[in-house]
Amino acid sequence: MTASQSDSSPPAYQQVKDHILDRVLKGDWPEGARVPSENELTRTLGFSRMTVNRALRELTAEGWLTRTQGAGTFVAESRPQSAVLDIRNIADEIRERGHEYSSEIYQLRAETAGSVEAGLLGLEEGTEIFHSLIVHYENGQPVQLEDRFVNPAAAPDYLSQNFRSITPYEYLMKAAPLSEAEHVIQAIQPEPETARLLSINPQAPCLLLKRRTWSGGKSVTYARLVHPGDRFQLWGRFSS
Amino acid sequence: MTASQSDSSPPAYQQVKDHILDRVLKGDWPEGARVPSENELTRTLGFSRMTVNRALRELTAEGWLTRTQGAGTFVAESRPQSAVLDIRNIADEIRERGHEYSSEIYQLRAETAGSVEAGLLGLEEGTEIFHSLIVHYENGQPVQLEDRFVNPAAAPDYLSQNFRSITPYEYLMKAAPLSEAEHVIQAIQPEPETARLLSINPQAPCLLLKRRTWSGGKSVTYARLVHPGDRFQLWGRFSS
DNA sequence: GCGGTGAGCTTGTCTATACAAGCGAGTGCG
DNA sequence: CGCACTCGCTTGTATAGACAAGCTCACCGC
Repeated sequence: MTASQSDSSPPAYQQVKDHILDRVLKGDWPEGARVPSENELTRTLGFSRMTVNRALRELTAEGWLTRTQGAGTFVAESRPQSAVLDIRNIADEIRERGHEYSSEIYQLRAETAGSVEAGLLGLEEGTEIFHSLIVHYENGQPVQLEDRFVNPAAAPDYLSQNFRSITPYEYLMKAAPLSEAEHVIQAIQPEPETARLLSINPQAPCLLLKRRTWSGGKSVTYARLVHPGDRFQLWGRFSS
Repeated sequence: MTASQSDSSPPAYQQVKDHILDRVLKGDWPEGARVPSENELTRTLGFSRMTVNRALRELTAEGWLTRTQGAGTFVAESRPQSAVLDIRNIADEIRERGHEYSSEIYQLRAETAGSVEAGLLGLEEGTEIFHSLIVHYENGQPVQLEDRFVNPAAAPDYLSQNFRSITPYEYLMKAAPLSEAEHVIQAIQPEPETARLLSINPQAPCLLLKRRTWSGGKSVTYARLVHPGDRFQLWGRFSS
């Protein structure tokens, strides 16, 4: 049981963490499943119990596991919670939850900017602007309507992307790395058309997230993201 | 060096954490100041080095300290607070807009914690917990219902505050400086009682902001903030 | 059948010891 | 003077052993 690590492998507790987290993310151990006990992991992995304990303790602090003295260690219940208020990719989030992601593209074209969109993106009215309308699905259920305007100067190839394999978010982050962002969050009653696209009751409250982003002082995109209130929540945590 | 803790005092590593954090919060050790070394604390406090190490490691993870191998442990420089959805005082916001702020206190008392509140604050079910219910008005119109639970250990004088002249937010920030916060944002249809207190139609969508905060690893408060959808929006901007 | 009880598991903590790795000051050599 | 090296301090990690505290379940007595 002597593991004198003079090599350059990551520390033992980190290896244990990686090992456990791997299984959790892969879904080998579903939510609520029991994680092997410390003694079992000690035997299996060949590290001391204190090392295993540290790994499990840290994973618990990070929200992946729950532990109760006397009973055991378990995979934490799904954080239905979604995006921190930092900007993330909805496709990644859905896949991270182990769910199936899909999308439907309703519109993807160039338009002439109206005064509202032009103002929001800091462009002249009447200039060309890209516009996309996409619905994102989690396990076949719509979770987000993404109505997005893009500044052609910042992302000239926007229209020629294949948004079945890459989300607008992914492409834009690559084309124009984020340097600044603005969010406005509201609760709204959806427009009839929006309600239809999200397959929800027009009475149902929705979360509207309006987001503008800039890259190096140049405006990139303005997006209206509408989420069904009962199927979505925003989540954020930070330390100061 | 035998410290067999059969009493009910908090665990040794927690005592060490409290001791250090106390000095940091009190300002005995200003930002950047050197914290005594593990060996020194081991001698001073009478706990083993591993216990001291755990305390320092956790305080570092929580952002209070910085450590560099070979050099020492130092009080962390205070980081500017995350601009995204940063926590602000609704009274200040309203006054900044040049509007008149007022509030109505519907409840302010000690209760025994139910399982939900206890769980959210990390307390035992059945322990005492403070509960306040306040409606905030902008120019006489309700803009926020604040339903708040407070950990008495973090803010023992909560109930004796005069919340006509100081908001719960202001008092809590003074009593237990913010070190961590969690937000969950949802769109909901208000409960009838909520709708009544906010003078809105029960059909109207509302923005629900659930916020939990911690100070030095100790939970401080859990608040449910309900805003009428048509009279309120959250706003955040940040650079990266 | 039912209730209490204890054995055996679990996690939670603490200690003493050990070695590795990194920083910095001082020393000595060229 | 300048450079390299070493020594003493720091943090970082790992281990074995110990005990405390809490949950579960099988067993026993009624």
